[in-house]
Amino acid sequence: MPELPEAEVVRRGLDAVVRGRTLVAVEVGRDRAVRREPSMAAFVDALAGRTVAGTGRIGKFLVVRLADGDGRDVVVVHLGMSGQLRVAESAAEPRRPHTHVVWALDDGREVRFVDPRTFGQMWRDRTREPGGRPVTLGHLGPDALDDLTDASVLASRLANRRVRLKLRLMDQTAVAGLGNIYTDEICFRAGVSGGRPAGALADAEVERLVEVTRVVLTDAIVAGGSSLADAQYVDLFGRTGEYQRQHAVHARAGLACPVCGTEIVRERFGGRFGYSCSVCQT
DNA sequence: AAGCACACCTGCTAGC
DNA sequence: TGCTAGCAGGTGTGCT
Repeated sequence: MPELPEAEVVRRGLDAVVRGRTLVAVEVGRDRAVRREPSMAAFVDALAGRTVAGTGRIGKFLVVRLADGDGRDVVVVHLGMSGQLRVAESAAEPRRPHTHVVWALDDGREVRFVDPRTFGQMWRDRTREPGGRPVTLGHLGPDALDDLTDASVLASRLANRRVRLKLRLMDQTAVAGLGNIYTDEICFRAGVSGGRPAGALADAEVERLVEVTRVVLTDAIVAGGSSLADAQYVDLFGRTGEYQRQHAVHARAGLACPVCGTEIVRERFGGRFGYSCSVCQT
């Protein structure tokens, strides 16, 4: 489900719920939800009794930092396409279908990982230094919100690439956090076609991309993220996002471009569909 | 070695 | 009404 804005909205909610809390019990109902573990028992035993120091995010990955160790233990969570973290006020609250992992907290609440398509996953990890990046996330490029501090950061990720811009922006090793929705919106607002070779952009176009990336992601977070028609994405408390109301092109094939009125077109990029305005984007 | 296709899953919708 | 095909915010792998 989520791209960077949705992951960040979930992280903020999660932080408020788990920071300083102790995980009194951990339950795994479906092994596939927990990866990179010798056994589910190893995961459950390692987490039970641990206290949460705080949370972080790199791209679309959530990082739950554990206290009461050497400060380098974390749990990484990725929501995949359909994953949700949901708060239950007590263990008595009925579990939704596809609840795969439950963290019971010392205040009686539960954090539940719900994921119909099972592309989401979580695993224990380590950082090199306290507060650092988990070692399994070393392949990720700069975070699209926190690390694009200068146009040169993005320029170096695009330079000399022949792959199409939209696909390069969705490549998490190039820039971390952007997916199908936000690359559509960012390319539209930057006025560039996602079909152009990534390395063929002018300096001014890269600068515009960096600028609108900051604006789009920030606005989307403020709006609580994007919830599409199937309402797959909700926050910890079940609230849908509202940023889809501000989408200019994504999933709007056949409708009028909000700027020039031209019909928005849908085209295939690899295995998925992108949306754009052929007049506003060149 | 960069770029692409495909696999991994379940659920919903459009079309017949 | 019921069936099927196709599509859905993701990442990782393995082929060319």
